[in-house]
Amino acid sequence: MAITIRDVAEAAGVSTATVSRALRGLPYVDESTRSRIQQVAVDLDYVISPSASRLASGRTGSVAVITPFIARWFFSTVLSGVEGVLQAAGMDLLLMSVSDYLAGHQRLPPAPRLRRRVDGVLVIAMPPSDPQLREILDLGMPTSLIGVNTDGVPSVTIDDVLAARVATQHLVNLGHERIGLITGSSAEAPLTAEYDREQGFRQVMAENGLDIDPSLEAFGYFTIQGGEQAMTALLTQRTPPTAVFALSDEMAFGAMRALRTHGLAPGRDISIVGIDGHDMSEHLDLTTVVQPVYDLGRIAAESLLVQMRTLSQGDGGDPVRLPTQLIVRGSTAPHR
Amino acid sequence: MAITIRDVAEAAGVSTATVSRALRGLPYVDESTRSRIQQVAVDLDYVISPSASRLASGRTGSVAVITPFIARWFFSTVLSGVEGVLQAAGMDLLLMSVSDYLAGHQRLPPAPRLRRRVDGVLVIAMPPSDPQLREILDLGMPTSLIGVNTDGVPSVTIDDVLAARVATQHLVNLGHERIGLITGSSAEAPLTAEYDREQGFRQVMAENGLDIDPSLEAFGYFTIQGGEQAMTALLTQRTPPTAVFALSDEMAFGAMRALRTHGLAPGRDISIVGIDGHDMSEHLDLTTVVQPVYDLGRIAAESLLVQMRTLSQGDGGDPVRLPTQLIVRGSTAPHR
DNA sequence: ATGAAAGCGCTAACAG
DNA sequence: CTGTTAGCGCTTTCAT
Repeated sequence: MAITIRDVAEAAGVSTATVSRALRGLPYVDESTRSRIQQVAVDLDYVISPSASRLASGRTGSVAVITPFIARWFFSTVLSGVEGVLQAAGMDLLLMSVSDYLAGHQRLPPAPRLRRRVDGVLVIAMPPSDPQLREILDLGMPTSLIGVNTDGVPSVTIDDVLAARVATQHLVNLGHERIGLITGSSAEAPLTAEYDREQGFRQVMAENGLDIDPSLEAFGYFTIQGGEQAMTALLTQRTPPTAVFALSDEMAFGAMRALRTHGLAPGRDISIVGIDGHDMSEHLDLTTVVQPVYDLGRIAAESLLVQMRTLSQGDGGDPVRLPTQLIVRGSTAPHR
Repeated sequence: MAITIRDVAEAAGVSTATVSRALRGLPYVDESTRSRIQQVAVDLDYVISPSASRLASGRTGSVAVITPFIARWFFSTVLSGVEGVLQAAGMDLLLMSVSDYLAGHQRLPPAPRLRRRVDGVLVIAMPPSDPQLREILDLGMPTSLIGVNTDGVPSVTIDDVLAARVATQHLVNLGHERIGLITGSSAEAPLTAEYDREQGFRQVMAENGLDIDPSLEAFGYFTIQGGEQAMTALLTQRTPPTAVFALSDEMAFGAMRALRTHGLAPGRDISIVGIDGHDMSEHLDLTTVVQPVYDLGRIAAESLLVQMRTLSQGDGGDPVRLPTQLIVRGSTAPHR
């Protein structure tokens, strides 16, 4: 069979305990002993058995990432930020997707799959009220949320209210008054991001004495197609908006497409602004409020590692808010 | 501490061996005994310790996915297909990204991180000649490749030669003769996909008696930006092409953008065709050869599971080839 | 159909 | 600084 720690111990003429210490870099090992052991381990091509190590130590050296989507831009970008940090820390990354609260496909709930299997959990953009999220938090293990905010749980987000305010104010500054909103879903359990962005929009509209016409709001479900349908709906109003704020870039892409389908040009005829800084936004010339998505993942992972060292749940410090930035492109222009 | 199998055994009045069998659905357990044990396990909120189970059984119940990128469309889409299958099979999915052979950032090589840690490996689009790939294959564990082809290793791909032929023939059929090519990289270790697509292109050009002008080939590095630069280079030729085949949709997107920058319209002035069926291709009205990316991941994962049951490396049957389909959109039009 | 018992390979006190 | 000694919690023959 495979080489075990005992083989190394015998070959090096020491006990398994010493090998264990030496190879893990623990103190109280003579440096000459350590280097001899390391050499033997290499010569024998020894690889530690994670299962045995985990069983004996009680630590799994693994972190789970829970996400409602894998293939969507925001989620895969966050994931990539997370992965870099965990890999550098020598942690295994277990990827688990969960059915989002809208999708039907039944999947096993994540919480049971986490117990005794990982030392910490990273959750991407699950609605705070989602029972699956509650179950995960009730596990009592180090956890960090990405893109959403819940009291008492460490999280990394942007200031969604502010981001929406900036986007909306940009439209107002351009002279627009009839401003439409493409929001996410009609579900009762919205993301905090969604809720906050709507708030920011309403705040700025109110502050500028602008009416919010309910017929100028449509659901885009955070997808391109949804955004397209939403924009189409807005265009068929008696008086269409002169500008539209989409809560995400992907919905904004759809909105732009709907415009083109109707012979209209984004910017020239109707202004569109989004939030995200999606890879394609530059390419599509979309004005947007950029959020540092990769960093969201990176920093959440780092904060989780800190929690795990501290062995304490919830002790990840205050919620982290990363800055955003408005990038003005061709999809927005002064009201004529 | 946590509930162990012994607690369950005592509470159910049986031995731990019986509990183990009962809970794993093994035969030779009286059904009444089994259901009693299951009930007790639920009542006690028992969760098996994966570490202990793995140590005792020698199986890890985990599969690693090795990928050069996480956040790019093709890779995250494959990953999502893989994840669904593995989750349904109760396997843990370990995500590991590797530096692609171009990128500089040093990461630990994947092979050592795999040993004793997973029962099988899925590798996405790593060049067959990449030494890291060789090391993984030398591990001798069940492995399945996605998007590339190597002798003797199970793989799931499309027929890249054919896909390229179809794309090229489409341009030829439209009357184009000066056809440009945006290829991937200049590296010595190309993907089989890249090589095959180039072959398909050259075949069709030759079959139709068309010259391949070396000045009408440019590198796009499989990125949007690269595609944009490549197209820009082609446009500055003395006689630009009337149509361009990009080896991937993302490069085609970049090419379309370059056209617009130069006041040209895709389709009307210069035809562009890609390969992928990227999410955004419909939105951007790009003619493309669609490949079933999600299924690539799904089927590779299923094939790996079969291999793992058979306990045999390489016995994943013949390479699987999934069908592709040309979708004609506005980015290609007859030569004028 | 069920139980007894021997590990799986490592870690972590506790001695020394 | 190093060794001894118990386990960690399960699986798996081998009996019965």
